[in-house]
Amino acid sequence: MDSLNSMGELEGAVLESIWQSGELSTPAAFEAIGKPRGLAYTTILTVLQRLHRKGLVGRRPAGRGHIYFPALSREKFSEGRGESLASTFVALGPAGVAAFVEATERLDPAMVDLLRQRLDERI
Amino acid sequence: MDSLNSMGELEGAVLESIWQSGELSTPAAFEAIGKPRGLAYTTILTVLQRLHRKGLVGRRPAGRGHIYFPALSREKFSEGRGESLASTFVALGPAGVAAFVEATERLDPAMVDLLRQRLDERI
DNA sequence: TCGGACTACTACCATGGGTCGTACTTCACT
DNA sequence: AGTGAAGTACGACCCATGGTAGTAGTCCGA
Repeated sequence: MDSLNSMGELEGAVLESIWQSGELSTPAAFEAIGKPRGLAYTTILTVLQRLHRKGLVGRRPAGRGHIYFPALSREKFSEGRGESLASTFVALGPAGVAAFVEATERLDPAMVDLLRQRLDERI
Repeated sequence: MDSLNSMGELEGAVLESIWQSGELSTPAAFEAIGKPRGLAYTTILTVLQRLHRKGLVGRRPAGRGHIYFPALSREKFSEGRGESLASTFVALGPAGVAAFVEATERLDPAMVDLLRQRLDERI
């Protein structure tokens, strides 16, 4: 399941929205994401379908349409992302690690703390 | 310069080979990478050209062909990778960080040490 | 001079993501 | 019950990227 890496920006936004709401009908997803971005209803529908085909969300019939819901908890998903990130990380050299740490600190200092914490937990 | 992320496996192997050798003619690259993989000479040539178009390697005429050499030090490249990795990393939740640490340790324990080290350097 | 070998440009195919046209279904109103 | 408008889904198109190689041009040795 490498769908965790190969995900576009829009797909990510839709998935995020589904997590936040717990579940989402196609029209609701369109209202939440498509409308603000000026996208067509069908664009959101397709994204929803792709997410479903990738196994990232489930769906059940509701009325004449479907309702989509997470197939993976945000945690499970996050774990998968973390693992695949690790495989890239280990290919980095010393300079890369240094840049990684520096950039992480710049982008989100709290993440550095979190990282330290997890690192300390497994001496 | 987002070419740092969008690079295929073969491109990466060729780039790595160029770094190792300092510089490489097309035939030499073919011998080193194409031949062992059963690829056509032209396949390697194309990869070399794409690397050049992306600005990752330079080239100069030599005889009837070209010789390719790094346009970016391995360190600079690695830094770029580290930075772009960080931007993905900060989007991870706690569960993701935990999985990241765990997977990194499993894949290459030395990288965990290196990471700790860099982290400690910038208290 | 001429043919074979070498080298490069350009093209083809597959995949993935963004975007939507169009066809189908269903409900409300007459 | 008939019909049209609104809602919904499927399938298709386009573009970018990377793997792969066919083919055309060039140069050297016989």
